[in-house]
Amino acid sequence: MEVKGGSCRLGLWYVHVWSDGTTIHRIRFSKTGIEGNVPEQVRQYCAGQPVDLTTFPTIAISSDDSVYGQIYKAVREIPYGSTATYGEIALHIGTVPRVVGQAMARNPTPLVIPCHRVVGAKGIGGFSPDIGIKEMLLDMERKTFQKLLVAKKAT
DNA sequence: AACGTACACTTAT
DNA sequence: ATAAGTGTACGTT
Repeated sequence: MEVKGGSCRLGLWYVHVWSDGTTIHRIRFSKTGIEGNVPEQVRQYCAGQPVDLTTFPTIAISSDDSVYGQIYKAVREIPYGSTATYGEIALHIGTVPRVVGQAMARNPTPLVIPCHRVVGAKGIGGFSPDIGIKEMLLDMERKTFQKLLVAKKAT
């Protein structure tokens, strides 16, 4: 399988996505774009639509049932528009919050594994390369989620 | 109420 | 081998 890269805009940043057409291999954030396309759903998500990227196949999940693998699975259960804390995830699979933080830091495919929805018990937590991305994503999801509710109520 | 520390796991040095 | 990294709960001061 051939892994191809591409990028799309996300606010002030670009999202670089490497995919073989079905499975996402790597996602990272950069201030510069690169040539190439990204999967349709990812582009929609970046455009602010409530797309659920957590069903996307990713190398982060399929590979193993290690602690990191379990953490990534648990994090994928967090619904669009809501959050969980490092401690909650840790408790869920029987480890400590620090390991969860480390797993998030090493997350090969952000967005597909929604690590931005994992926050600290007393604050937002961390995010590389820029905490502003996490804030923006959470803010965007909150707003989009609200719009969904309003639209639903109106029917 | 602020401070220090133990805790658990993986990757990179 | 070992250090260090998106944290948190709990004991001590």
